[in-house]
Amino acid sequence: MIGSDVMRGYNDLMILFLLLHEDSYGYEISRQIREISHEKYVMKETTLYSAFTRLEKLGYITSYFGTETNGKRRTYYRITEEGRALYREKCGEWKLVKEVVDDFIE
Amino acid sequence: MIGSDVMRGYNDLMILFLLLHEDSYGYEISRQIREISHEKYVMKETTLYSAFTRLEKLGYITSYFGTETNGKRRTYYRITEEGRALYREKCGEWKLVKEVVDDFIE
DNA sequence: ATAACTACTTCATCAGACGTAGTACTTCTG
DNA sequence: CAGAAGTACTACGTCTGATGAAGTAGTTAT
Repeated sequence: MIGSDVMRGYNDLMILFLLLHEDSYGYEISRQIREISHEKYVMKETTLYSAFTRLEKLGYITSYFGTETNGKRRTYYRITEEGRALYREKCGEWKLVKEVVDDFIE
Repeated sequence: MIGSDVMRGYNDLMILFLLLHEDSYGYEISRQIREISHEKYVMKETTLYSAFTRLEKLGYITSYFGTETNGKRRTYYRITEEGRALYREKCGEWKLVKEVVDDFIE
């Protein structure tokens, strides 16, 4: 429904948002994004997992292995303080983007 | 002010918007984007000109050389019917994006 | 047992953005 | 009138993040 180029800048924001209140893992985050967006946006698996790698490398999230499982072993992610700061920053940027883009809508 | 990854999906929309009512050229469009966004977003020259090339190749705009000049010869761009349709489509997508992303803002 | 679901990984490719640099012509400024 | 600044565009190589295809591996439903 929504193309990935327009969402490209918000994948990180979405992931960080879903980690704000509890740790989570790929499959679940993927599901939540699909659900919250009412199927309007589905993040590709490869996009999601490569985002995890990137965010972890940059110190915005950390990972650990979970115990319970319904299939292959889950990797849980936890947001760091830097991650929370990044999230807040991205929220501010989003406000700006909305203002700017809206002025190009007829 | 605003990073380019978050604007990536809207460069085409902005350019098409500025061509809706009159033909224009690179330098001028660049200026207008800077102005309308109150300096919050400045599209890089290379981004702009490569967007022109792409949009023209795909039939959304056409180009011709202008006569008046204040420097090097201007290339003017005109939006096509397909371009107008694309613009309307992108506006609709933008509405969706706003709805979706807003649900990930705390 | 086997299909479907959960969960993740690897790898190669691609589009679009960007930095750097250069061309070319006009206008402003001292 | 020379040099700086502004107008206008082009070429080229690089990088990031998204993607497709395919595979691994365990669990649950039929």
